[in-house]
Amino acid sequence: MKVSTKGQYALIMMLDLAINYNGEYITIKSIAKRQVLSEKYLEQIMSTLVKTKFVRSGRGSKGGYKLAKEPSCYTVGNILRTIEGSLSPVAALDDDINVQMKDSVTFEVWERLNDAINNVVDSITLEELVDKHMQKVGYEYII
Amino acid sequence: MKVSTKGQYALIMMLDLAINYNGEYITIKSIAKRQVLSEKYLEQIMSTLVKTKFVRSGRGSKGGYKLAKEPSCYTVGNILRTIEGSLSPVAALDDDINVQMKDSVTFEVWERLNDAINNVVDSITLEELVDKHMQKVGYEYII
DNA sequence: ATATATCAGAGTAAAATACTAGGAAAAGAG
DNA sequence: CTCTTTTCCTAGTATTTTACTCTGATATAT
Repeated sequence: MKVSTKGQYALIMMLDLAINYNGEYITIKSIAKRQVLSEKYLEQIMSTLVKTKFVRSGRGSKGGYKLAKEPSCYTVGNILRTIEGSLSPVAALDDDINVQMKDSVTFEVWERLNDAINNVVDSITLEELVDKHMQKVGYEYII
Repeated sequence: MKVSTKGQYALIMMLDLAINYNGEYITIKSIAKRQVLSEKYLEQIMSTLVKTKFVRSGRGSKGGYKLAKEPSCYTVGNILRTIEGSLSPVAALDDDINVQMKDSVTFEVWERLNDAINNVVDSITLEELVDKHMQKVGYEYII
């Protein structure tokens, strides 16, 4: 029942892009330094975020990444799913096979668990996280 | 975010023991046949269920397994945790290290997810699952 | 040109997952 | 007392996943 580091780092990077946005592209290097994470690994994760159009990239000097949309357009669920695939607790919930298994009593447990997970991750937006972060650190550094 | 087959099978076996209880011990062989699962693998999982006192075992002929307590005494959470360990979505929630990480904004996401997961699995008892099963199959076979 | 980035794909060590295999030990049945 | 049944215990193993690293090509502002 674990979210992989890939998923965790994807969320951290999306949040970093949102918080540190100033119109310009933000480099992997600066994100890796701020978050103390492997540059090359983040690069790899970011590349799938680019492919799924969650972020836009610019190459060369002055290049880097920025969010493709407003922070309010992303949920934690969106972000995790684009990196991790389905968040369902058992594979049987995803494929349409296992027809008879679907009315077993244990299957209902996994359905309820799935609903609870989705309910949480789909209800939290990146904007919400940015706001919470700002409340914690304060706005003093904005001038 | 997956529950392993070990966890899934543990729940299936506990439910099987509850549903097919008739005072006598129930063998792994019969459970494996009913559930169409590997005998040897189930045996391994059952052994940890014995060690954690969730089930009692008897050896030799007429041996097998039975629940140590009433079905109402077990929750899905109990069972999964005894097999899978912590169900928390990220390791950081378990260890007391990562003190500074604990007031990060993403950490709150994992806390909410953790609460949602625990809330579901701890609120479903084995008794409840047995009842639901009986409603599905009906009581006609009891004579 | 050159320094700075992303982009692309391969490689890899370690851990987890999902089993399988073999034999010892206990206990009831004949 | 022996045979069969069943748990108990430990080891092995193939596959997949995880968490990265490495190398080099390509694009772009200065």
